[in-house]
Amino acid sequence: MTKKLKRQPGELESLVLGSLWESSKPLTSQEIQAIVGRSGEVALTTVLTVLSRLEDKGLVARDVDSGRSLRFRALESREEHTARSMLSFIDDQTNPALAFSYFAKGLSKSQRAALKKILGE
Amino acid sequence: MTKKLKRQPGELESLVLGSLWESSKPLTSQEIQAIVGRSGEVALTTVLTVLSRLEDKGLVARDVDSGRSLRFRALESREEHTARSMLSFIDDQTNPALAFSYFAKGLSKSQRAALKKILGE
DNA sequence: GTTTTGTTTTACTTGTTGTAGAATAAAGAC
DNA sequence: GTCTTTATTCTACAACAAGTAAAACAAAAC
Repeated sequence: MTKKLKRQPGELESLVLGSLWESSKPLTSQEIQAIVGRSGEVALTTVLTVLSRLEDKGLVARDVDSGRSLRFRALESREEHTARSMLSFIDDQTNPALAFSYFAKGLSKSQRAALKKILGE
Repeated sequence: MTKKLKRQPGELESLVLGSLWESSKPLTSQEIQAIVGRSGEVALTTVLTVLSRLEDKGLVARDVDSGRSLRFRALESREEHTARSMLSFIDDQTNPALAFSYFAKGLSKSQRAALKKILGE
Protein backbone atom coordinates (compact mmCIF):
# COMPACT_ATOMS: atom_id res chain seq x y z
CA MET A 1 0.00 0.00 0.00
CA THR A 2 1.62 3.15 -1.24
CA LYS A 3 1.30 5.90 1.31
CA LYS A 4 0.56 9.18 -0.41
CA LEU A 5 2.17 12.33 0.87
CA LYS A 6 -0.17 15.02 2.06
CA ARG A 7 2.03 17.74 0.64
CA GLN A 8 4.18 18.65 -2.30
CA PRO A 9 7.93 18.74 -1.70
CA GLY A 10 8.85 22.09 -0.25
CA GLU A 11 5.32 22.90 0.83
CA LEU A 12 5.72 22.26 4.54
CA GLU A 13 8.97 24.18 4.65
CA SER A 14 7.23 27.11 2.99
CA LEU A 15 4.39 26.94 5.46
CA VAL A 16 6.73 26.93 8.44
CA LEU A 17 8.88 29.71 7.06
CA GLY A 18 5.74 31.63 6.10
CA SER A 19 4.39 31.40 9.63
CA LEU A 20 7.58 33.01 10.89
CA TRP A 21 7.42 35.70 8.24
CA GLU A 22 3.86 36.59 9.17
CA SER A 23 4.58 36.74 12.87
CA SER A 24 5.83 39.91 14.49
CA LYS A 25 7.53 37.91 17.25
CA PRO A 26 9.49 34.67 17.43
CA LEU A 27 7.30 31.60 17.73
CA THR A 28 7.58 28.34 19.66
CA SER A 29 7.34 25.04 17.84
CA GLN A 30 3.86 24.56 19.31
CA GLU A 31 2.67 27.86 17.94
CA ILE A 32 4.04 27.01 14.53
CA GLN A 33 2.43 23.59 14.70
CA ALA A 34 -0.93 25.24 15.40
CA ILE A 35 -0.54 27.55 12.40
CA VAL A 36 0.63 25.03 9.81
CA GLY A 37 -1.59 22.25 11.13
CA ARG A 38 -4.87 24.00 10.41
CA SER A 39 -6.34 21.36 8.14
CA GLY A 40 -4.70 18.04 8.95
CA GLU A 41 -2.37 17.52 11.84
CA VAL A 42 1.39 17.66 11.73
CA ALA A 43 3.44 16.08 14.50
CA LEU A 44 5.46 18.45 16.63
CA THR A 45 8.62 16.52 15.84
CA THR A 46 7.95 17.09 12.16
CA VAL A 47 7.76 20.82 12.72
CA LEU A 48 11.02 20.69 14.67
CA THR A 49 12.76 18.72 11.93
CA VAL A 50 11.71 21.28 9.36
CA LEU A 51 12.86 24.11 11.60
CA SER A 52 16.25 22.54 12.04
CA ARG A 53 16.60 22.16 8.28
CA LEU A 54 15.67 25.80 7.82
CA GLU A 55 18.38 26.67 10.34
CA ASP A 56 20.90 24.66 8.31
CA LYS A 57 19.94 26.78 5.32
CA GLY A 58 20.54 29.95 7.32
CA LEU A 59 16.94 31.08 7.04
CA VAL A 60 15.88 30.62 10.65
CA ALA A 61 17.49 31.09 14.07
CA ARG A 62 16.47 30.09 17.55
CA ASP A 63 16.50 31.88 20.88
CA VAL A 64 16.04 30.44 24.34
CA ASP A 65 12.75 31.59 25.71
CA SER A 66 12.45 32.77 29.31
CA GLY A 67 11.49 29.31 30.46
CA ARG A 68 12.09 25.90 28.98
CA SER A 69 11.13 26.16 25.34
CA LEU A 70 12.70 27.73 22.29
CA ARG A 71 11.52 30.48 20.05
CA PHE A 72 12.24 30.52 16.34
CA ARG A 73 12.48 33.52 14.06
CA ALA A 74 13.16 34.14 10.40
CA LEU A 75 16.52 35.75 9.69
CA GLU A 76 15.12 37.88 6.91
CA SER A 77 11.66 39.13 6.01
CA ARG A 78 9.60 37.63 3.26
CA GLU A 79 10.31 40.69 1.16
CA GLU A 80 14.06 40.48 1.67
CA HIS A 81 13.98 36.82 0.78
CA THR A 82 11.91 37.49 -2.31
CA ALA A 83 14.26 40.24 -3.42
CA ARG A 84 17.32 38.06 -2.95
CA SER A 85 15.71 35.23 -4.92
CA MET A 86 14.81 37.57 -7.74
CA LEU A 87 18.29 39.06 -7.81
CA SER A 88 19.85 35.63 -8.04
CA PHE A 89 18.08 35.18 -11.36
CA ILE A 90 19.43 38.47 -12.65
CA ASP A 91 22.96 37.40 -11.86
CA ASP A 92 23.27 34.87 -14.63
CA GLN A 93 21.63 37.08 -17.17
CA THR A 94 23.64 38.26 -20.15
CA ASN A 95 20.87 40.61 -21.20
CA PRO A 96 19.15 41.85 -18.05
CA ALA A 97 17.33 44.58 -19.94
CA LEU A 98 15.45 42.04 -22.02
CA ALA A 99 14.53 40.07 -18.93
CA PHE A 100 13.34 43.29 -17.30
CA SER A 101 11.21 44.01 -20.31
CA TYR A 102 9.33 40.71 -20.03
CA PHE A 103 9.18 41.14 -16.29
CA ALA A 104 7.60 44.58 -16.55
CA LYS A 105 5.03 43.27 -19.01
CA GLY A 106 3.90 40.72 -16.43
CA LEU A 107 3.36 43.20 -13.63
CA SER A 108 0.01 44.72 -12.82
CA LYS A 109 -0.51 48.41 -13.42
CA SER A 110 -0.18 49.22 -9.74
CA GLN A 111 2.86 47.02 -9.29
CA ARG A 112 4.52 48.72 -12.22
CA ALA A 113 3.72 52.10 -10.73
CA ALA A 114 5.13 51.08 -7.36
CA LEU A 115 8.35 49.85 -8.90
CA LYS A 116 8.71 52.97 -11.01
CA LYS A 117 8.27 55.15 -7.96
CA ILE A 118 10.94 53.25 -6.06
CA LEU A 119 13.42 53.57 -8.90
CA GLY A 120 12.82 57.30 -9.04
CA GLU A 121 13.81 57.79 -5.43
CA MET B 1 31.76 2.53 -1.65
CA THR B 2 29.64 5.60 -1.82
CA LYS B 3 29.67 7.06 -5.28
CA LYS B 4 29.73 10.85 -5.18
CA LEU B 5 27.69 12.78 -7.69
CA LYS B 6 29.64 15.01 -10.03
CA ARG B 7 26.97 17.65 -9.94
CA GLN B 8 24.50 19.35 -7.66
CA PRO B 9 20.85 18.48 -8.16
CA GLY B 10 19.44 20.58 -10.96
CA GLU B 11 22.83 21.47 -12.36
CA LEU B 12 22.81 19.20 -15.38
CA GLU B 13 19.28 20.23 -16.26
CA SER B 14 20.38 23.86 -16.13
CA LEU B 15 23.37 23.13 -18.32
CA VAL B 16 21.26 21.38 -20.92
CA LEU B 17 18.60 24.06 -20.90
CA GLY B 18 21.27 26.73 -20.96
CA SER B 19 22.87 25.21 -24.03
CA LEU B 20 19.54 25.51 -25.83
CA TRP B 21 19.06 29.08 -24.66
CA GLU B 22 22.47 30.08 -25.95
CA SER B 23 21.97 28.46 -29.31
CA SER B 24 20.30 30.29 -32.13
CA LYS B 25 19.15 27.02 -33.68
CA PRO B 26 17.78 23.72 -32.37
CA LEU B 27 20.48 21.29 -31.31
CA THR B 28 20.91 17.55 -31.58
CA SER B 29 21.60 15.48 -28.50
CA GLN B 30 25.20 15.06 -29.65
CA GLU B 31 25.70 18.78 -29.93
CA ILE B 32 24.28 19.28 -26.46
CA GLN B 33 26.47 16.50 -25.12
CA ALA B 34 29.53 18.25 -26.54
CA ILE B 35 28.55 21.53 -24.86
CA VAL B 36 27.66 20.24 -21.41
CA GLY B 37 30.40 17.63 -21.37
CA ARG B 38 33.29 20.06 -21.56
CA SER B 39 34.99 19.03 -18.35
CA GLY B 40 34.05 15.44 -17.59
CA GLU B 41 32.04 13.31 -19.93
CA VAL B 42 28.32 12.77 -19.83
CA ALA B 43 26.76 9.81 -21.58
CA LEU B 44 24.52 10.59 -24.52
CA THR B 45 21.71 8.66 -22.89
CA THR B 46 22.02 10.89 -19.87
CA VAL B 47 21.59 13.97 -22.02
CA LEU B 48 18.55 12.39 -23.66
CA THR B 49 17.00 11.54 -20.30
CA VAL B 50 17.42 15.11 -19.14
CA LEU B 51 15.94 16.40 -22.39
CA SER B 52 12.91 14.22 -22.01
CA ARG B 53 12.40 15.46 -18.46
CA LEU B 54 12.65 19.04 -19.69
CA GLU B 55 10.01 18.20 -22.26
CA ASP B 56 7.74 16.87 -19.51
CA LYS B 57 8.11 20.21 -17.78
CA GLY B 58 7.10 22.04 -20.93
CA LEU B 59 10.45 23.79 -21.29
CA VAL B 60 11.76 21.99 -24.36
CA ALA B 61 10.33 20.61 -27.59
CA ARG B 62 11.74 18.39 -30.29
CA ASP B 63 11.59 18.50 -34.07
CA VAL B 64 12.50 15.80 -36.54
CA ASP B 65 15.61 16.82 -38.35
CA SER B 66 15.92 16.34 -42.12
CA GLY B 67 17.62 13.02 -41.63
CA ARG B 68 17.55 10.52 -38.83
CA SER B 69 18.15 12.48 -35.66
CA LEU B 70 16.13 14.90 -33.57
CA ARG B 71 16.68 18.53 -32.79
CA PHE B 72 15.72 20.06 -29.50
CA ARG B 73 14.84 23.67 -28.77
CA ALA B 74 13.82 25.70 -25.74
CA LEU B 75 10.20 26.82 -25.73
CA GLU B 76 11.04 30.18 -24.22
CA SER B 77 14.16 32.29 -24.07
CA ARG B 78 16.31 32.56 -21.01
CA GLU B 79 14.96 36.06 -20.45
CA GLU B 80 11.33 34.97 -20.70
CA HIS B 81 12.01 32.17 -18.29
CA THR B 82 13.78 34.48 -15.88
CA ALA B 83 10.94 36.97 -16.02
CA ARG B 84 8.34 34.29 -15.36
CA SER B 85 10.32 32.97 -12.41
CA MET B 86 10.68 36.44 -10.95
CA LEU B 87 6.99 37.16 -11.41
CA SER B 88 6.07 33.96 -9.62
CA PHE B 89 7.75 35.34 -6.52
CA ILE B 90 5.79 38.57 -6.74
CA ASP B 91 2.53 36.66 -6.82
CA ASP B 92 2.57 35.60 -3.19
CA GLN B 93 3.69 38.97 -1.95
CA THR B 94 1.39 40.97 0.28
CA ASN B 95 3.67 43.99 0.05
CA PRO B 96 5.26 43.97 -3.41
CA ALA B 97 6.48 47.54 -3.01
CA LEU B 98 8.70 46.57 -0.09
CA ALA B 99 10.09 43.61 -2.02
CA PHE B 100 10.74 45.93 -4.97
CA SER B 101 12.59 48.28 -2.69
CA TYR B 102 15.04 45.57 -1.56
CA PHE B 103 15.26 44.33 -5.11
CA ALA B 104 16.20 47.76 -6.47
CA LYS B 105 18.85 48.14 -3.79
CA GLY B 106 20.53 44.95 -5.01
CA LEU B 107 20.73 45.99 -8.65
CA SER B 108 23.80 47.55 -10.16
CA LYS B 109 23.61 51.16 -11.29
CA SER B 110 23.33 50.19 -14.93
CA GLN B 111 20.75 47.54 -14.23
CA ARG B 112 18.69 50.04 -12.29
CA ALA B 113 18.94 52.50 -15.15
CA ALA B 114 17.87 49.87 -17.66
CA LEU B 115 14.86 48.89 -15.60
CA LYS B 116 13.86 52.50 -15.08
CA LYS B 117 14.03 53.15 -18.78
CA ILE B 118 11.82 50.17 -19.57
CA LEU B 119 9.22 51.27 -17.05
CA GLY B 120 9.15 54.70 -18.59
CA GLU B 121 8.21 53.40 -22.01
C1' DG C 1 20.81 -8.59 -44.04
C1' DT C 2 24.26 -6.95 -41.12
C1' DT C 3 26.45 -3.05 -39.04
C1' DT C 4 26.13 1.50 -37.39
C1' DT C 5 23.80 5.25 -35.36
C1' DG C 6 20.13 7.41 -32.75
C1' DT C 7 16.27 6.98 -29.32
C1' DT C 8 13.49 4.85 -25.71
C1' DT C 9 13.10 1.90 -21.78
C1' DT C 10 14.48 0.45 -17.63
C1' DA C 11 16.89 0.88 -13.52
C1' DC C 12 19.67 2.15 -9.90
C1' DT C 13 21.86 6.03 -7.00
C1' DT C 14 21.95 10.29 -4.52
C1' DG C 15 19.85 14.28 -2.39
C1' DT C 16 15.90 16.68 -0.49
C1' DT C 17 11.74 16.89 1.95
C1' DG C 18 7.80 14.85 4.59
C1' DT C 19 6.98 12.26 8.26
C1' DA C 20 7.25 10.82 12.97
C1' DG C 21 8.67 7.29 16.78
C1' DA C 22 12.26 6.59 20.23
C1' DA C 23 15.59 8.44 23.10
C1' DT C 24 17.08 12.08 25.83
C1' DA C 25 17.00 16.21 28.66
C1' DA C 26 15.16 19.26 31.60
C1' DA C 27 11.45 21.49 34.31
C1' DG C 28 7.91 21.01 37.70
C1' DA C 29 5.26 18.43 41.21
C1' DC C 30 5.21 16.19 45.44
C1' DG D 1 15.35 13.72 45.60
C1' DT D 2 12.46 10.79 42.76
C1' DC D 3 8.56 10.79 39.42
C1' DT D 4 5.99 12.73 35.91
C1' DT D 5 5.34 15.84 32.29
C1' DT D 6 6.98 18.53 28.56
C1' DA D 7 10.35 19.99 25.08
C1' DT D 8 14.13 18.84 21.99
C1' DT D 9 17.29 15.86 19.48
C1' DC D 10 18.34 11.51 17.24
C1' DT D 11 17.36 8.14 14.17
C1' DA D 12 14.93 6.27 10.39
C1' DC D 13 12.21 5.46 6.65
C1' DA D 14 9.10 6.84 2.58
C1' DA D 15 8.40 9.60 -1.54
C1' DC D 16 9.90 12.28 -5.10
C1' DA D 17 13.30 14.76 -8.08
C1' DA D 18 17.46 14.53 -10.48
C1' DG D 19 22.05 12.24 -12.06
C1' DT D 20 23.55 8.52 -14.28
C1' DA D 21 23.88 5.14 -17.80
C1' DA D 22 23.35 0.13 -19.56
C1' DA D 23 20.25 -2.55 -22.28
C1' DA D 24 16.85 -2.84 -25.61
C1' DC D 25 14.93 -1.22 -29.66
C1' DA D 26 14.40 1.14 -34.23
C1' DA D 27 15.87 2.70 -38.34
C1' DA D 28 19.40 4.32 -41.59
C1' DA D 29 23.47 3.12 -44.20
C1' DC D 30 26.09 0.04 -46.45
